[in-house]
Amino acid sequence: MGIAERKEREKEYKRALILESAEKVILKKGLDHLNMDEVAEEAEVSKGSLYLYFKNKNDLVLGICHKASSMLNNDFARVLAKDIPGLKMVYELGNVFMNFVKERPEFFRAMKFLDNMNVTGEETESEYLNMCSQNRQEGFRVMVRAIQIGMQDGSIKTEYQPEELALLLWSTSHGVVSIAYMHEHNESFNLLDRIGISQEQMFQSYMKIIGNGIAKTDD
Amino acid sequence: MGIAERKEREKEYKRALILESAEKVILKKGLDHLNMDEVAEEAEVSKGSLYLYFKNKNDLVLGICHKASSMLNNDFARVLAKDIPGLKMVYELGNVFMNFVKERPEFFRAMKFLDNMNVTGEETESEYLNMCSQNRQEGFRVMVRAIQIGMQDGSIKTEYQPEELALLLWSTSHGVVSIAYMHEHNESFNLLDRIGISQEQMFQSYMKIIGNGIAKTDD
DNA sequence: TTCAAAAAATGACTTAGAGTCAGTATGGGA
DNA sequence: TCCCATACTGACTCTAAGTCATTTTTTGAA
Repeated sequence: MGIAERKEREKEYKRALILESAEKVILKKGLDHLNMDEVAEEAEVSKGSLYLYFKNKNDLVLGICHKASSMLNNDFARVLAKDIPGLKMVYELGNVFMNFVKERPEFFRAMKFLDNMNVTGEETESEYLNMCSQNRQEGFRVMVRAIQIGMQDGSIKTEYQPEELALLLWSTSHGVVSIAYMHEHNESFNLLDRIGISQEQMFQSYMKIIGNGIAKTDD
Repeated sequence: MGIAERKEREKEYKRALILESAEKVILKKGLDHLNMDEVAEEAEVSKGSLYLYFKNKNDLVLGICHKASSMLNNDFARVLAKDIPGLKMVYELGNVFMNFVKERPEFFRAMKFLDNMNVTGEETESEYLNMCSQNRQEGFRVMVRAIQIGMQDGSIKTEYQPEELALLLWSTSHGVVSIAYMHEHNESFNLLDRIGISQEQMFQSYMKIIGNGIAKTDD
């Protein structure tokens, strides 16, 4: 009785198709101008059908956010698989994050959407919301893992808890790449230009200061 | 011929009144559920009138954002006026920022609105947008100033450019307080709970690591 | 005080876009 | 071939932003 499974597969396939269409619309018009009618048209599907596959627009965007965080996590995983010192891994994770923001700004934006939405009290219930949280969790664990590796191989100080340190790197790097994103995509943000520091310089100094803060010094 | 000036004053007064009404609605319903009809009702003014004082809803929210950043800048200025070492000022600026987010979350949210909006290419033209940028700039200058003071009084390392350091503190602290905000106001964000680190602990470690990074060591 | 022109204010209307649902089409099983 | 369940449709409703022809108020000159 493979029918139920086939149906299930087809449903997943169509969901993916709709997500791809949404992606196209987003890349064409930007997340802010995403609208369901256009997604329906792009996916060659009726508007009503969208709502068979996604609870609402939020849910659809969370679908994109999930894709985005999965991509980022993939990149992260690749760093973790390398045979390099933990400290080096931390650097590379930072680079990967920064590149992600530069190469796939609309996906980063979708991830920010997750951060900004769902202020306590809304009806939540979204499959994708959980998957997104899951992915965030997973990305964070990678950071923790890299730090643990660094502590074991002696490249990172052991005076902090790995989770504590990971949390700081996580949150501060978020801040830094957000600024970089704004610098590129928000006309009204011109701080970097005014003080004459480039995005790259900013990121370099960040990495350097982080390095100073967490690297084990030979004593 | 004081009529023009009187009109101008009245106009400003009414604008302020509308902003206060918007504020009330926001505090009652949250920024996401702000709507123009309700603001009009609260301000005892017709909907059409709102658009005589604000170009559009965005502009109104930017008005709130401007108020928010002005309040924050005020708090900042008070720190700068103290007779304490620059390093201490930097700490206190951090505390002030964190408190602001905790005490006035909806205002912080309005400030984030500025960060997230206006992705390049929109019709910009808003008085308030410029004023908000201005305020951001000003807040940043306070940070630079505190660092310069610290460099002069010997409490902060002189190996970085003040602007460079200010930029890092600015961006990383943004990241950290954003996480704190999410922890409080975004149900789907449960990272802190999972790893068992409180907002306060996170902020303490952040301050500590910053301190280690920038404090001048007696050598 | 009167009145016409200018300025300010109004709220019914238009528009955009999310979300719904009664009705239609399709495909599997008897 | 027919029936039922499931998938799909698009015209419709609803909400909220934004507009504008009309009305009200204010101003200043006669």
